[in-house]
Amino acid sequence: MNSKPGFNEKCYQLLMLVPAGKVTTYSEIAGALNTRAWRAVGSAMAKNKNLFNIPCHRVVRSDGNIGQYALGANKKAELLMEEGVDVTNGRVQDLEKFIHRFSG
DNA sequence: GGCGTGACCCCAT
DNA sequence: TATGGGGCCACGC
Repeated sequence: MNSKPGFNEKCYQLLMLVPAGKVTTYSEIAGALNTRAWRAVGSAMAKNKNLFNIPCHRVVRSDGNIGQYALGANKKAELLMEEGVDVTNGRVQDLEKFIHRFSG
């Protein structure tokens, strides 16, 4: 059964732990995995085939920028606003207020 | 086995 | 505040 839990799979699992109305950062996911591969995290999302099973649109950058999205950053901002996150000009205003941490 | 790429992050100017 | 440059990890060919 579940063969080889790859690095990307772990990212998906953590991402599914993020509730609606909240967002997380690539660094947070990598940090939760005890690694510095935020690069690989982004790559995993880009290759993610569970787009309908995983809310990859809830992942934003540490700078507050929403970053990229399979359907386009614009669509990502729309979804985030639908979730209740304050997004303006494609950027999260109160990131610390909507950020979600896996530790704690 | 090794190389290049990427939905990035941090620092200095 | 904005811009430029360097560095990091995992995956695919």
